[in-house]
Amino acid sequence: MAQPIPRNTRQKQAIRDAFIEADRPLSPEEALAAAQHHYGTLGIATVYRNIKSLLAEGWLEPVSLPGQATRYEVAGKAHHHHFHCRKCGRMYELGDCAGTVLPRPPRGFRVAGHELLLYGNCARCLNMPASAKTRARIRR
Amino acid sequence: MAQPIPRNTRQKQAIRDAFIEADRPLSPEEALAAAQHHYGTLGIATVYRNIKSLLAEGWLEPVSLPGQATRYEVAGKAHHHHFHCRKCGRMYELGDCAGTVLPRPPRGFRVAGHELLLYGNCARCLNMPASAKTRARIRR
DNA sequence: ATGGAACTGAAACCCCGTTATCATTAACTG
DNA sequence: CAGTTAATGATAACGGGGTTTCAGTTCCAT
Repeated sequence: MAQPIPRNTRQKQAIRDAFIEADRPLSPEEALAAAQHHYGTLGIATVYRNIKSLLAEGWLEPVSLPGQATRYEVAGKAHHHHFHCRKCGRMYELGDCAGTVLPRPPRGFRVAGHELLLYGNCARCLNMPASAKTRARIRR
Repeated sequence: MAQPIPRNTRQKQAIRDAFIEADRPLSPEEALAAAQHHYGTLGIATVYRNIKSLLAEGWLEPVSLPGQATRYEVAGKAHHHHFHCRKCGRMYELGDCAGTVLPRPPRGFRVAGHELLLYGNCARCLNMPASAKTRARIRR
């Protein structure tokens, strides 16, 4: 009945490091590529397993966007929004949300929160337009 | 080589009517339920097919928001945002976007557009809290 | 060092929204 | 009205994200 006693594996640490270094929301595939930097033989199943446990620990939190795999970022940051590059697919963090002015909801509605997504092209893509092949390669 | 000559079927009209009457973005499942009101034996495949052709005609446009299945609404409205009720799952339209102030992106980024989602509870749900069963039923 | 539990990697599997298949039905044309 | 053929409905197949399985590996308390 006792739950498993957690262990500190190199794989889990590689995944944590990947998120810390990226400093932007990563999809499981992106996290795999980045963490393989630290631990070459890492498998995708391990990434999913550890993302799940890092979510449960409250170390990661999900960032969902339309029509795309959910990304994850290190938890505990101030409320902020995201930018999605339509060329390379990367998700970036924007500065804090203060100063954003929201539309008013209809009478009688209760607003619990909001999500805002800007999209377009990131500086990186504007400087070095990437082919589909290149895009796959730079997804370190 | 000539492309098919389109026909006006009762089913397609029922689907159009569903979107017009709803006056809010509908998911394919919601559109099915609403259109079955007009045409009882309508099937889900027909809904998908007609949504696709209505998109191609420019009569519908997609509404994609983080963490939600894509919905569709009648095209041609002014740029606006949406409200998602976390109780009944309905998506509502908000007034136009003018006056909304957005965060600035990092230097060198090009913003092509934005999506904003408010969420919480709609007036309907605040007035008559619905059980899971009721929720399914009122999804006319 | 070592024994046992937790973890891993590879592949099979699952879920579910969407699309394709195909026999049947029903719009349109003449 | 009849003939042509686009559209439908039921269901199977697909695809992508995510999870489970299981034999083998590794962490770690002793």
